[in-house]
Amino acid sequence: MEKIRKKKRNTKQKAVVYQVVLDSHDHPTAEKVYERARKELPTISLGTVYRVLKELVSEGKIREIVVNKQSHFEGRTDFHHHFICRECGKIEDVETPLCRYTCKKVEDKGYVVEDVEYKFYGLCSKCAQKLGILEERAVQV
Amino acid sequence: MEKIRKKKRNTKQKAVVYQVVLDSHDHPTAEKVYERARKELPTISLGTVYRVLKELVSEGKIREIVVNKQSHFEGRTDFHHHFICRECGKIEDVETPLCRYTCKKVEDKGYVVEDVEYKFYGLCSKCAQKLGILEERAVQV
DNA sequence: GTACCTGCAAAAGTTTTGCGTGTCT
DNA sequence: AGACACGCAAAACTTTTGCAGGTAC
Repeated sequence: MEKIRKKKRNTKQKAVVYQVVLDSHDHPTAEKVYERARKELPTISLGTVYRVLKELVSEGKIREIVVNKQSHFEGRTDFHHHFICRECGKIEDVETPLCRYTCKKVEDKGYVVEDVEYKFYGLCSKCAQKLGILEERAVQV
Repeated sequence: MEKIRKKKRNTKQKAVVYQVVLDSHDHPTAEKVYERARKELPTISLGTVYRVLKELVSEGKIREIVVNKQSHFEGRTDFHHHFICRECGKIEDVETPLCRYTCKKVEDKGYVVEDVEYKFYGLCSKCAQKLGILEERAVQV
């Protein structure tokens, strides 16, 4: 009783959305992808962008990151994590070791770990500097 | 120019919501907290539950975990992480080492790390067992 | 030709908010 | 008394979905 695999079609919409995500290095939301895709294909609809993004994610061609309950997308699919700046909202890639030790500890409980997601929150270097200056000023005043 | 700190009041609603979260060990959603709170205080509204939960989180008295773009709440506020079962949806606490090495690597980039969030996705022990059995059957048939 | 995909618009689901009233201090 | 909080309902926002027409293969 295997599920029948539907034959996927190649459409302009899919190609454009995929290319937009690959070309974007700022982890755009669906809305942002939509804006950018429209420059290439002005008739594309937001609904289609959502459908294509979901399809690309499930095919493993792109990755989804959820920040503030909103989906963001990226073309990188290798193992890495994210830092989110609480000041400017920017999402930046973070390279970390695989942390096998941590996963082991989880698996020792009988869990099957299929995916791991690390998120670091705080201030990016630019905002840290900016706020550092503000704090100094505040102290002086 | 310091912001005026509003004096917080003690109301029945706040006490009940807080107690519900403290007594719950299954990471309830706002809706679930609402259901449970109503048993104690039938006139409480969902809006108030949302407002109180947000306040408790910002006071650091409870913690918020976002899973599937939906907020869940817990009374534990010490350092720990979460495992989410893709099969039954259960959220379980996970004790992990502080992973200072990983944070250090992030801070080396000039970032100020204020909070860290690890999420592990996969199958809890119960579901892993259940699905293991199913797979065996499938193979036999 | 047919199955799949798209655009459009409506619906769904969670969370927030404005407003008038109630209540803590 | 006065500031703050509550209940109610509407609004806000992101994401999903149903449908009729269009398109890839």
